[in-house]
Order: sequence, then structure tokens, then C-alpha cells
Amino acid sequence: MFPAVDKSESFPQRELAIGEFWKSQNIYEKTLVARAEAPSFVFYEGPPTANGMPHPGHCLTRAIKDVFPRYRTMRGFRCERKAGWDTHGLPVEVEVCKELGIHSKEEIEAYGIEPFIQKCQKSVWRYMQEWERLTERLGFWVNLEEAYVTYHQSYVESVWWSLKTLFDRDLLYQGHKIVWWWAQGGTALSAGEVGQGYREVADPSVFVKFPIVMDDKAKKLGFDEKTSFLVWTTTPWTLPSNQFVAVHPEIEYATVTDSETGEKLILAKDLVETIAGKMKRELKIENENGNTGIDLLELRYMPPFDCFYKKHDTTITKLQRFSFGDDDVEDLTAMRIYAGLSQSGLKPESVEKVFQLYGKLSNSSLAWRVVPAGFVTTESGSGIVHQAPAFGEVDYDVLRDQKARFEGEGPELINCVAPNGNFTDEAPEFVRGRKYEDCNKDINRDLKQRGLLYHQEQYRHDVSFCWRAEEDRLIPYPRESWFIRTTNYKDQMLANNSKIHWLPEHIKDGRFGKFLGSNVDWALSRERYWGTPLPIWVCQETGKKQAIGSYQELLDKPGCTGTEVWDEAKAANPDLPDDLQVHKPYIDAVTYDSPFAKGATMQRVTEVIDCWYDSGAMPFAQWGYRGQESGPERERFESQFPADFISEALDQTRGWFYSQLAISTLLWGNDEARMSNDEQKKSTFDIRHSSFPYPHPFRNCIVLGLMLGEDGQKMSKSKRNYRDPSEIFDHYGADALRWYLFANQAPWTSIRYSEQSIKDSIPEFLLRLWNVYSFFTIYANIDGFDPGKEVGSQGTEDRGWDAAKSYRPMAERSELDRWIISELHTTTAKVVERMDAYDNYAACQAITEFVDALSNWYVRRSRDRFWANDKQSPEKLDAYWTLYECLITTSKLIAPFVPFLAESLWQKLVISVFGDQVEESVHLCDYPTSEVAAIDEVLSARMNLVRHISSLGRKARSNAELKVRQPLASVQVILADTTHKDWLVEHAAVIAEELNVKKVEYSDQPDQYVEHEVLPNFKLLGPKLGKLMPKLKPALNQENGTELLANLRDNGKINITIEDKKLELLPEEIEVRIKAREGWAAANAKGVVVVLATELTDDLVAEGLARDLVRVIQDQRKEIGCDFTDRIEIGIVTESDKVKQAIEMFGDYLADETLANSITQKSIDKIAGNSVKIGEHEATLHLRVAP
RNA sequence: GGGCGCGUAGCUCAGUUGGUUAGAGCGCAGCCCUGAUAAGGCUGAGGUCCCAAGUUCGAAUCUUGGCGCGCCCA
Repeated sequence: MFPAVDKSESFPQRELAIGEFWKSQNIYEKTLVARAEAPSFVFYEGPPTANGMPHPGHCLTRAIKDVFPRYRTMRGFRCERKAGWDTHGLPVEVEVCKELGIHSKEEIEAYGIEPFIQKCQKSVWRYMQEWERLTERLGFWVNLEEAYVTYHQSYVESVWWSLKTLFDRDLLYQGHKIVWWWAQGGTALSAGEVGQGYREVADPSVFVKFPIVMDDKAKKLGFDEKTSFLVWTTTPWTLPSNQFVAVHPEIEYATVTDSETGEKLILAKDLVETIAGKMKRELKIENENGNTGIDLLELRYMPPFDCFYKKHDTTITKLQRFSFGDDDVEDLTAMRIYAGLSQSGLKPESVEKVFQLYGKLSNSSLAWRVVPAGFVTTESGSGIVHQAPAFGEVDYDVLRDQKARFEGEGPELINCVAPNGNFTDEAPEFVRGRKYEDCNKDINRDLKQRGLLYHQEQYRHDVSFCWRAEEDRLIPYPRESWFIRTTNYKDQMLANNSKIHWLPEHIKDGRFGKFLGSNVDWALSRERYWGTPLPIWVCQETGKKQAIGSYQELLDKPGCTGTEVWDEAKAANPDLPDDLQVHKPYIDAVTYDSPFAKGATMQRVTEVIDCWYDSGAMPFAQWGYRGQESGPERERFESQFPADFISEALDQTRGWFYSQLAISTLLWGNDEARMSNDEQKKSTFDIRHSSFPYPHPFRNCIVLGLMLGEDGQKMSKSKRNYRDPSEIFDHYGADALRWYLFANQAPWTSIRYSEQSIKDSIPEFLLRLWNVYSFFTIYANIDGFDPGKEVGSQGTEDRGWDAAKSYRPMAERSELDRWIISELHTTTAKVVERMDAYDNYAACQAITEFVDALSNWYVRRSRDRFWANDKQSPEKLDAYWTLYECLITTSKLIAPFVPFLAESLWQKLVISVFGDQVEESVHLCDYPTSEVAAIDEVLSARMNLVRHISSLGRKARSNAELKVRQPLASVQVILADTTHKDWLVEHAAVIAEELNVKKVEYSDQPDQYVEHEVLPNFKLLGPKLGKLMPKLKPALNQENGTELLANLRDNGKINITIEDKKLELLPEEIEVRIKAREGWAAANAKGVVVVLATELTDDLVAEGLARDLVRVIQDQRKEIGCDFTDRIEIGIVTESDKVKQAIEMFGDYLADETLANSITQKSIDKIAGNSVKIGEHEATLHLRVAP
């Protein structure tokens, strides 16, 4: 016996029980044990941060991360799933600061780095429980117990090892990074913090003359000593730090003469009038043809303050340009880089011009030159922009790009403002030691006195202020920072990227490829506290540096001291996790003797690293791999690299997807630079896959769309535009959510979260399948169908039940059985094919269609067999076996998608009857495979046709307002394509039953019912006919379709004339459609017309009434709570002769259908009658269970 | 401002290499069925495939340019 279906139990309730079962029986672990020797399918978990609550978006990620490993496991792979947690970074610090009510770095240091770090470590687990609960409740199988954690010592050391490797290969260097700087507080702010404090203020907007330096080029362009660039800026205080002026290469520039002073100015032609208006004087354009920005490039000028100019005057000439010939550089991307225009949106031809110009020049100076920039506009200012790379990120990029073209000494970055906001001693004397923001006026006054200030005005714009000190402005400011030379590996990263299978595909060359193409060196260091410490120690005397690859390596250094700081902390607080010893502040205390200078010590730099580096290092750091030649770490790493599958949301393109690829490429790329380093060559861990020559860390990556809130906005905590996932689990269940996520759209669609849609996915699929199962159980139990008893110890796998005595070979079963089994195999083939291609959406659609066919055609058409009285008839047993097989296979098919429901079905249908002879969980089974022999495409097509005809018949009935209960004499079926006609004739009974008609006829003379329409086959005729094509359809339309067909039948072709051109159309070049003629109760579609005979005879009417009676009686049975098998007695009292007649004529039928022992036309004693309506007629129905 | 993606029914989304009646589910309307029954099914209405131009015999699909939305970057 199968356990009865408990109707009071909800899906969520069953899921909880299943979850308990998995846990108590260690099913997940068993799936791994079962595949211990199998080939591996490698999955990487991109580590989430557990210091915030999980939201529905995380459900999508985790659901997708679950379905493919489950699928591959059932397909015979060993798929370990190591969980991981991202634990470092600013967000953690911000959380802790909030808790402490403090903000600045000063406050953190006042609070104490040591307690602060300890709080950070605790804080990262704040929502751990919620995450684990979500993971478990969603059915995401992943090894949480052995999760990797980025702050763990072994992880940190792994990261150190990789950084040491890069350092030793000269891929780590120090440079500047422009950050948003709070000078008063002495700290940088994160982008998020900056965004909080924008305000509109009025600033000076000044136009300053930069006199041109008269060299050959200036002379050639016709300038003279009185010529100046008219340069615009809104930050006069940055003028002493001027390094370039920027022009747009495509803008036209004019040279004008000031009518009052006679001086000449260079500015954008479009702005001449505007500025003349401001000055209220005439500016006479001297050169009507003008120059474009390109013409002005490389011209030199005198900066407004000479403090740096003087100092570097002698060094600038030393700079040598990298030489390159035209042959070296072919593609535009390379040109952009050489021309220093990698970030600009310039036209290709402009880039090429700049590139060629630079190629011709042999020597130049680095600073105080005209350079090209794409961001210059003519919307405001003068079209010539002052560049102080120290105080702007775009300005800094210009410097970086320019520097790339030179080698030798030169002014690196000109900056005469100290971090506290005061001018340094390098600044002009009158501002030294003063706050930068107090000096704008004095600088302007000075410029005016020296005749350099052309114009000044006020300018309103948005400026960022510190969100915790309202009056303090933030300024872009350069900070020393460590960089990874990723740009050296750009080509290799691109090559690696090309080998990755991205879904959707456009990520490869689109978002991700473009991002790689404009790669800049990775700014690695952070001036923060909670992160992986940068493992670089500096000689306090010489400034020389060393990288350290592990804690032990550090301890082994001669003269190593400072570990007592940790020891004392640990002694005072034994609960401190040992992992903290490799963190700030403890690690900062550890020093050792400098190998570079006697008596000097090596001390660690103060920075920690970008936490994206942590996550990108996970392919090896999750195992604590540190380059070992052998051992368990090496083995784990080697066997689990690269990943076959990863998946995260779109926002990870610049995050985890990039960090993984960059780190892997740098560590294991096989470029020349890398190979020339002998020392490294020796210890190289060489990963070469024959089919994947590049070490890309993952082979397949599904990039998920972002999940938006109900309102279409980004999900946000403050807006509360989504429900807590746990509510969804409680109301609808994890399977409902999973199926909604898998089956409704491609995973990269950015879906709008919709509770209603989750709700809707239940009846559409889950409940429908459940009902089929429920139907099966009810009747199997009634009839005592027990596969377990028959099959015994054979189990269900590999058709163990072939041994069962009532199990007949498929060939002996009915067509309907063979059909559904064929559909089952077709579905299986499709699901496997799509899932192998990481296409869960199409796979789910195939499953949905199958369950629909099973429920709405197989079960429906098999009901007679399930209801038949003879419990042992072969036909009945066939139906049970077939449906049973379908349900079991379906439970396996759906197991990766809706693991709970699948398990429920497996437990109730299989375990209940086979016990421990079979796999104790559906997830331990092999995934179904399809047998070609079981697939019968012709049968499938024919069955579809029957379903189609039935559907049309119902439509015709509906049109004619003849309900299905009313039998009709006949239908005529007319087929445009008669391929399957003979088969259909044999199966007329099915259609007759579906449509409740006595006879189905396949009309030989359809002309009275239908008209034919001949349409061209566009695909075949299009290329042949060309321009005549559009005229063919109307021409064919005008002809009589029936005649055309006769023509075709007689001559094998159709002759038609269009515009005096005679055409012959072959049978395959046309398509014949048929359409019902007016005046018939008919419906047509897809080459089929169904025509109803609408006349009703007395007999038909009586039969209709009998069926109505059945319905009324069944209703009554239900009302009084009859079991399906209860026998009843019926009394019907009516005045209607027609009803009386119907009862007499169809008494047996009525009794049979309703399990009535007797039907009388009298009332039954003590049983109250019920007034009912039979068709148009009144009657009173008495009904009781037979004694 | 740049890059990428998207725009198809009231809603959520499919739509393979261009081929002439553009699909599904929900919702809505009408109906059916009733031994899966606080289920199930059928039918219908509903579309300028964002707009414009182009390529083509033919465009939801390809190209270009707009408009709108989203994400990332600046």
C-alpha cells in the first residue's frame, strides 16, 4: 500500500520534514560518498558576506548554484561544494563603527585598533545563522561545516604567498591613487560615503592666461610672444600644482586678438562669443580656418606659478619617448593606449592622428604641455582645461597615460598641498602653511597683479562635503598606494576570457571583455584596519622591501621579534581566535633584522589589501595552498582547478569574476616576462589543459540578472520593497520559489520579484504533478496495486520490475501507454541536453510540458482503465505500471530543480513499497537517460493531432453553444495533410469520446464544408522569384483554391501568370490551408477543420439528460460524503416525461456510473429529497448509501 | 559623458539561422467537467513587436540614428 495522501499537509510542511530527513540521514554526504571515484565536476562558491541579512536576490544566486551541482551529481560526477564567507573589508568596519557610534579613523584609533579588530571579527558572523537557515531551507546543498573563511590564518597565508609571488616578479609597485580626502579629518572616504554629502555651492570660475613657449612648433603655427592659452579652472588653489593643459582633439580652436589689450588668446572657437560677452569687448578671430585640438598638441607654455617649473627645468629634457614604429601597432586599442587616450571616447580617426603625431616626435617634456583629453567640452569654460593630476582622478589618468609614453626622470606628480590641507614649502611663498581653501582669493589677486588673470566669475556646482563634518569639503587627493601590474597581462586575460563559456554570451565580448580591454593596474592597498595585511616589510634604513609568504617564514627571519604582543593578548583573553595573530595590530608589531643594512629593522607597511583580492584568491586559498610541490593542499587544489561552473549576479563582473581571472592569469600565465624569471620557473605550478591553454579559473559562468523589488526598483532595506525570504518559504515553500526562479525566465533576465508569480507557479506545475501522484495513489490503493510485492528484491533500477508478473513489455501495451512513455523519453533527452548546456529554463519548460501531457491527456484518457471493475485485467495493470514509471522518472527528472517535492514523491511512491532495496533518497539516484528505442515520433505527432482535433471540436461546440454533455450524432474532420489519416480513422473512438459524438468521419468530399487556400512557401520561392514574390500571394488568392488543387493533382504543378510571367509551382513550393465555409458549426486551425452535426434526435436528447442526471447524482454523493467505492440507492421523482424516459432508457448506464444498486422513480423513505435541475427540467433526487 | 543590456498582450516573460495567422503563464470574460473535487479543463478577447530610416523579394529578428528604462563606470 502507498501511504494515503494527506490533504491537510501543506508543501512547506512537507519540505520541513524532508529537510530533517536529509539532515538526519546525511543524504548530502552520501551523494558524495556514492561518487567518490567518479570524475569531478568542480563548483566554486563565490563567498557572500554574512554581515547583512540575506534577501530574495540571494535566493536566486543560491538556487542556481544548487541546481547544476545537484544535476551533475545525479549524472555521475563528484561535485564537492565547499561553502565560503567573505569577511574582510570596509562594510564590516562601517558596521562596527555604527555600533560604536564613531566615524573617523582617528576615532577608531582612539578606541583602539585591537578591540576594533576583535569586534570586526565577531561582527562578520552577525547574520551567520540567518544565512545558514536560508541556505538549508532553500535546499542549497553546500558544505557549511568546512567553509573557507577569508580571515582564517591559512587563507590569509595563501593570499600572502600569492602576493609574495607577484612581488618577487616585480608585479607589485607603489604609486598614487586619487581618493576622496577629508583633509581636516585626515582620512579617505568611500564612494558610498561621498555620495551622501553633495551640496551646491558657488565657487570662483577663473580664466587664466598661460603664455605660450615659442619653440619651432609654435612658430610654425604662427603664434608669437604675445600669445597665451586661455585656461579655465574652478579651483584656483590647484594652479600651483598645474601639470598640463588639456584640449579636445576634435574641437576647433581660434586665436583671437583682444581689442583692448592687443594680446592674443587661444580658446575654443565656439566659446569666443561667450567670453567676449563676459568681457564686454571684441575678440577678433585671427585665423579663420582655425586649428583643431590635434594641431595644438605638444605645444608648451609657462605655468602660472614657477615653483616647480624652475626646479625641473633641467630635467624635463632628459625624458625619452618610447619608440615605436608603425608596424608595431596595428589595432586601434593599442593606438589608444600609446596615444594616452585609453579612457577617452574619441573617434577612431582622431586616435589615429594623435598616435601618428606622437610617433613622429622624438623628444618632448613631460610637464607643461598641451595634451589630448576626451572629457573637454565647449559647454563651459574656454575649451582648454587646467590639469592638476594630484587633485582629480581624470587629471591623474591623463598623467598616467602621458607617463606611459616616456622613460627617465621627470616630475612624477606635482603637489604642493599636504594631507592636512595646508600648502607645503614647495608652494608659492604667499600661501605656504595656509589652508588650501583660504587661498583662492589671494591666488587670484596674485594672478591679477601679474596680469595673468583674464576673467573671473562665480560658478554654482555640486560639491561633496564630509557627511560627518558638514562644513568640511572633500577634495580629490593623491595617496600612496600599492598596485598590481595587471596591465602587463591584459592580453593574456583577454585570451583567457575568450575560453570561458559565458551565459549570456554577450558578457564575454561585452561587459566583461570591454572591462578587460580598458584594464588599469589594480589598486591593491587600503589604508584601513580589518583586512588581509599587505605582507610587505620595509627596511627602516634603506627603504628596501621584502614580501613574506607565510607566518612561519616571518618567524624564521633572523632577529624576529614582536610576537609577544599577540601572546600577551591571547593570555589576557584566551577566547581570541588564533587567526587574529596574522591581522592588525598584532602582525604590525612583528619585525626582523634587515638584510639590507646592518642594525636596521624590517617593519611591515601599514596597509591592508582590497578584499576583492581575497575572494579572487579562493581557488587556491580555500585549500590553504601556498605553492607546495606536494601534499594535501596541492592535491586538493590541483583536483579542484579550474571550476567547471560558477554563477553570480551581474555586479560581480568587476568583482569576483575579474579578481579570479586576474589573479589566476598573473600567477599562472605563461608569458615571456614570467618565464624569464628563473627562480620562479623552478617553483612554477604548471597548469595546462590541452583544450584550455590558458589558466582561466572557471569554464562556465552564468551571470545572473539583478533581482528588482516589487516596485521595479533595486531592492533596498530602507524601502522595504521585498519580503523576507523566510516568509516565502513559510507560505509557499522553497520548491515554489525555486521553480519560479528556474522555470519562468532565463537566469540572466533581471527579474522583478513578484510574490504573486511565485504563488502562481504552484498550481501551474507543483500542484498539477502532485494531483497526478494523488490520483495514482488513490486508485492504486483501491485496486491493491503493489509493485513492491511483485518486484521483490529487484528494486526499481534497471527495470528490475521486468521480472514482475503483471509488468508487460511496452510493445504489448496500448498505444496511449507507449505514447506517454515515448513522451517521457523525449522529455528526458531534452532535459539532459539543455541542462548539459546550462539552460535550466528550457529544461523546465520541457518538464512542464510533460507533466501537462501526463495530467491532461494520459490520466484523462486512462480513467476508464483505472475505474474498471476487473482489478487484474492486463489493461488496468498496464495503466498502473505506466503511470508509476512516469511518476518515478519524473521525480528523478525534477530532483535537481525541486528537491523537496522530488524527495516526497520518491519516499511515498518508492521507499514505501521497496524499503531499503532502493536508494534511500531520490538524490542518490542516477539521472534518467532516454532510450532512443522508446521514442516514437510518429506516434507523438499523431497524438498531438488527436489532441488538436479534440480541441477544435470543443471550440466548435463552444461556438455553437452545444455543451459537451449533450451527445451529438457526428463530426466531420477534414485534413489538409492526409499523412496520418488512416491512423486517425482507427482512433476515431478517442475523438468520439472526447467530443461526446457517436461518429467521427474523415470526409472524402470536403468541398461542401471547406474552402482551400493556396499559399506560397516563402522560404523556397523567395530567393527564386525575387521581386515578384510579394505579388504571388494575392495572385494565388484570387484564383479558386479548389481549382488550383485540381490543377496540382492532374499536372503535378500549378501554373500561374504574374505580370506576363508564367510560373510553375511545384508541390513543395506551396502550402495548402483549409478553412471552414460559413454556415457550419466548425472550427479550423493548422490544417484541420472540424465540423459538427448539430441536429438533435430524441435519443440524443435523452442521453444528454442521462448524463446530466449522472452529474447531479455524483454531486449528491459527494455531498453526503460517500467513499469512492460506496454503493448507493437512488430515487428520482419528476413530472417531466423526457426525464422519465431518459431514466428508463439509460437506467443501467446511470447505475453503472454512480455505483447505484437501484434506481426507482419514487421517493425513498426518511431521505429528504433534493430539488435538482436536469437540463430544462425539474426533479427531486433521493439518495442514500445502500444498507 | 562612456560601456553594456533591455524595450513584444493589462502583468511577468518566451520567440532558434530573417519566411507572411508573433507565443506561454497569470489576470480578465464566457463556458465545460465532476470517481484527482476547497481540484481540473476548454474557448475567447487582448499586440503599431518603443519610434524612424536603411538593407532585403521579405524584418519582432540584421544595420544606423533617436526615445525610454536598468546596470556598471566616469
